[in-house]
Amino acid sequence: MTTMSNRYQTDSAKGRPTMRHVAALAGVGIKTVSRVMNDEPGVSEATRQRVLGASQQLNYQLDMAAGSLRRTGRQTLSIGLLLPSVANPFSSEIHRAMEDSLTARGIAVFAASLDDDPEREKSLVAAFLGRRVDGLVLTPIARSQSYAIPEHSRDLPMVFIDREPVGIEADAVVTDNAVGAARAAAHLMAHGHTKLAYLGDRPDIQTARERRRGFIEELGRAGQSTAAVPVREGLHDEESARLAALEILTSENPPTAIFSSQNLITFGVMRALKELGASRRVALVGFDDFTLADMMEPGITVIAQHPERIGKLAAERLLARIDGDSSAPQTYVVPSELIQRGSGELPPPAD
Amino acid sequence: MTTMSNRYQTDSAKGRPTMRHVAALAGVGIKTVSRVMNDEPGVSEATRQRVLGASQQLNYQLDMAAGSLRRTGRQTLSIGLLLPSVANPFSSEIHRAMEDSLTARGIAVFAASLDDDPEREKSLVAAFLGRRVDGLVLTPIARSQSYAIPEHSRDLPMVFIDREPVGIEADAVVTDNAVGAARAAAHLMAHGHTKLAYLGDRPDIQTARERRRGFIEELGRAGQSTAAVPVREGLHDEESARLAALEILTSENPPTAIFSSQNLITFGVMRALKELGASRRVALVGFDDFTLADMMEPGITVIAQHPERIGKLAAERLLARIDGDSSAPQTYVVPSELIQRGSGELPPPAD
DNA sequence: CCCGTGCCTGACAACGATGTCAGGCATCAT
DNA sequence: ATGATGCCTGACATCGTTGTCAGGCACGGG
Repeated sequence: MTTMSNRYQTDSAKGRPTMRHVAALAGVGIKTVSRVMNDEPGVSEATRQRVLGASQQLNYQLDMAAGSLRRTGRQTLSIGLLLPSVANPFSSEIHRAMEDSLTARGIAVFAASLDDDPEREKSLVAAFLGRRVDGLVLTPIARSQSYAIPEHSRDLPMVFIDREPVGIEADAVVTDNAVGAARAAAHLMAHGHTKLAYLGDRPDIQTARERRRGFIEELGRAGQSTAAVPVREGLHDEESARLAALEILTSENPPTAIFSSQNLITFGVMRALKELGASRRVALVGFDDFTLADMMEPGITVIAQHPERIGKLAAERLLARIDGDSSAPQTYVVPSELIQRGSGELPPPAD
Repeated sequence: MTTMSNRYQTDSAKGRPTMRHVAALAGVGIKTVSRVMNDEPGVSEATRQRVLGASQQLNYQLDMAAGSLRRTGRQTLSIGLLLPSVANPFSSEIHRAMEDSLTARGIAVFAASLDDDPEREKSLVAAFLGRRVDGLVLTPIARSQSYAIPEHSRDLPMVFIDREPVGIEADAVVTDNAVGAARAAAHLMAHGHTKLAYLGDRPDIQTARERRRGFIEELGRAGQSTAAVPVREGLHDEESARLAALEILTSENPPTAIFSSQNLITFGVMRALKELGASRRVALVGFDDFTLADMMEPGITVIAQHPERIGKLAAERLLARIDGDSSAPQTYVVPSELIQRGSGELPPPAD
């Protein structure tokens, strides 16, 4: 049994033990317990062992919240991550990559889904601020992020991912959307296509606009009349994309190649092609890679983004800011990659 | 301009404003600010407006951590969620469903990945406890969860998902693994198969064991000699599953139907079948549904789990415990569902 | 006119920890 | 022996907030 002291009151009722309980059991002062728990120097080995013993006996666990209240620097070792949805594969890979960099530093991650709702963005940011996170990583949805200016200028590190913020100057990590879309256009034209179509997401989404711009501009560079290109936008799910694709493919002068600007749209197009038995006749390049793309018939050629690199880079930037980096905010671009799997290399019909 | 009082020192330096700053600006006591921020009664409308004005002018935000330090009940309105990986689609759908139930109550979610590492399980639990989460939801990996007994008996709500815990009595939400696997076996036999094979994950994983048991027992019930069934276990990724499938399918007396106990294994088997050109000759039922399963040739028949129901139920149980439910811990079973898509309905070769 | 009754309001202690600082005790050089 | 020098150690104030409690004020009944 360890020495017992009555310096502190320690009704060992039921609640969680505090430093006072440990101190009492070990027969030392509370500050000494603090020193031991935080691995601070200046404690004799004998005392250290006594404290460690007592803390284990009581199953004591340091209260980080209380600690960071007083601690200089006042870090909570937690950050907030706002994604379109934690269940979205692209988002969750970013999440994973960030987690790997952050847990190495003992930082925990609050994750939340935005669901394209600007109000949710604001209220979730507020919720995380109330929890005094050390930093924020978010995919901006709201028209402007100026609401966050006060916090950001109070030195709260913020990194935007996937899309650049509006109305605030902060770091951002994005894919080269326009370049990737242009590469898709060039690839299809290199395989002989002249009648291309573009199926895209809602144009109020920055990345969708960029992809469209890149695609159209590349056609222009190649001397195509960009006015004649069938462009269908505002597609936000698989079903609307399927219908749009069916309509275009059964029109009078159907395209011989399709570029779809996003995962779900690609799926919709794939379904339409399958229904029409045209999977091997109409070329397809989709933005975003996906599981089993190589197992389709034919394999689906895609412009792959690199969520793991985006996540890693975002985490690095955030940590740098947390560590005091105060250089000018910057946008980091992660290159996309064309992966050939068959659907994008189909030639136009001989006709 | 609002009344100014010098009751408190308010070097409006740079840091975040506190209640004292708001109180000073509004010319009221700090406790009154607290009352307003927490929507407590007993504040005149005039005072309320003054405080609200001051708090907005300063961009004041309540510090939840400091608050819950003193507040009776001491809730942090945050919980910890430990998943195999946040990037795993099954896990992330559970995550999403839980989030929906929890944010409605203003509860934020710490999410983390375990990567099958028992040590990580323990250290992440500790990390979350140090942040004083109001509850914990986790997929157990370690051989036993008895390390959590002290906390659990201190009334920390805990709900285990996907697998039942060992060495501790706590709520759990799981899929009917054995029943689902049995259903797969029955389905294949109903379609005339007598030579079935089982490809499964590492047997130290509870769900893998259950699925195997259910599958084998069903064969036994049907009068099959269960000893002769090819069983390949310890497959934990796509590649090892592909190799195992190739080996079994090219053996002397190959099975006419395969049951794969998990997502990645199903993918491996699909690849092997494709390589052998046997996709339409060998029947396949996989545990776990996946995106585009219906777009394969043939569509893949699966035993689908319902992650969204698991997540919702787990969140409900956790909230009930947080609200004081102290009934005996219980295991909740969420039924799986057989989804026919073609691969599981292929008949055995006429031979 | 006095006192009880509400309604608002703020001073103060406390939550669990850490920063500061001073004190106790050996050790060591003078 | 004496003072200087370190090494350990703990008392105390403090972080930002909430619970407690007492005080001030207006109002109404006796």
